[in-house]
Amino acid sequence: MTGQVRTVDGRVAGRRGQATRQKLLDCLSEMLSSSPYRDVKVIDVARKAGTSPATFYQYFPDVEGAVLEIAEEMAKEGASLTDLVAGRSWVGKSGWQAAEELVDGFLGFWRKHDAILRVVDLGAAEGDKRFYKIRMKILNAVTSSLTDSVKELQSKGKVDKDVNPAAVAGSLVAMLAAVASHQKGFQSWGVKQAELKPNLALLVHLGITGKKPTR
Amino acid sequence: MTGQVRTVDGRVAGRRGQATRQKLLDCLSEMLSSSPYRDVKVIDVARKAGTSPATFYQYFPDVEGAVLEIAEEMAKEGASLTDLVAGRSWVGKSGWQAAEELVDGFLGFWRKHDAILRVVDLGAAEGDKRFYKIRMKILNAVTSSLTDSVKELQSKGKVDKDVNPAAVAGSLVAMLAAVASHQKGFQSWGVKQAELKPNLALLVHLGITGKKPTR
DNA sequence: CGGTAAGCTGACGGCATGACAGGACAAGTA
DNA sequence: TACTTGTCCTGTCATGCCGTCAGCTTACCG
Repeated sequence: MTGQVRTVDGRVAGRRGQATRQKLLDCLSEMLSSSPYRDVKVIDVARKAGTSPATFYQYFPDVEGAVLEIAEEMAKEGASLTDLVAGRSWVGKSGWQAAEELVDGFLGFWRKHDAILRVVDLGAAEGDKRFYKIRMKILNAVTSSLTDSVKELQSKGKVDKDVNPAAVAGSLVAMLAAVASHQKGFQSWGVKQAELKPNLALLVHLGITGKKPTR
Repeated sequence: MTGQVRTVDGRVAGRRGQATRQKLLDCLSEMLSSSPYRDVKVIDVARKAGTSPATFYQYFPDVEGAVLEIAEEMAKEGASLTDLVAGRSWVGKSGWQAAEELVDGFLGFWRKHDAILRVVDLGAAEGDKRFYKIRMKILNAVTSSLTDSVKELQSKGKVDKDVNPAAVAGSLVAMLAAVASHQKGFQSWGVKQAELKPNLALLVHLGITGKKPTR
């Protein structure tokens, strides 16, 4: 099932090969953090990894292919984001706590993987289905859980009927992702890191429950 | 003040030159809509404009330089976004209307310029100050107006003291921008275009006033 | 020790880049 | 019309990256 790692020309990669492959991925990942996506060249990645461009092409069809690989790996890790929402109560003080922890966890994840997420975001916005799918996979982890939370509150009559749970959940998650991507931007509006989080949590709580939190 | 248009080597551009320059910008703009940013090549833009790569380099240092030009132009147009917020009342029914119109206007603008905005977003996220400034210029048009609205409500005691107006306004605007960039994404969650807008308006209204709208 | 498959690279044709000098062109002048 | 001037465009070239292949080296196994 977990198909072995293969080279572009179909050979199966052994220990050494996999190590080289991984090193290339690591170096690419590093380059994405330090230079614009548009300027990342195969030859630079290869040089950084102490190998030749030809070796790169043995393991990946092109830069984009390798980026997808990195993104895929990150998406796996992103599955754990579900835990930030699943099975939480949005009533009373625990509701506020849930909002705070969601914001905190989400921003942390986004910051950790900001370089690759930028590229995934771009690819998805440009309409590339592969990137789009990966982005979905990550956001879905949170969005669908949040959607369920809203639906539940709705069924108890605590949230208006005309609210579309998926639309609200999706919008809130998009907000978190966008703010995480541009955290620096807020500094120029005189908003500090520490101030940002509680305000985001407030917006999340308001969006999910329709009410101000009780702290 | 409005420094004349100049070529890379310092000559002033005449009528014909400006026309060629503009044609190159238009073609580049078109290419950005139809192919990934990373794959846009000078030679393709030049071919499309019926000219040669050398001509392109006479007017722009590189692709990025030309993209900045396009973005700058769009930013000017974006100044009018202020009208979507400035001088509006957020109380009662007019509050709901304000939220709806803001969402509508913002999404419209974003969709109209989606291709260039993608690139600006990427550049800003990568830390390029020039792109970052342009993004600020556009978002500031809305954010600062919204910030003022929140401050005003706050001074009247209608919004909690511990809310940071800039943080809330900035986050809501970031949400609008993100949702606009990934409108297609919502379809896979079963959310239709028409449903999205009122739910976004709801979130905006909740965020600004802290209360559910009266429709 | 010899066979086999994995792993790596030098080298090459092809194309984009970016710079330059010089030719084409429009517009004004005599 | 012929000449001049300054703008505008392109042919050409050196450079460097792309993507591929044949062929060499290394590791493993019987």
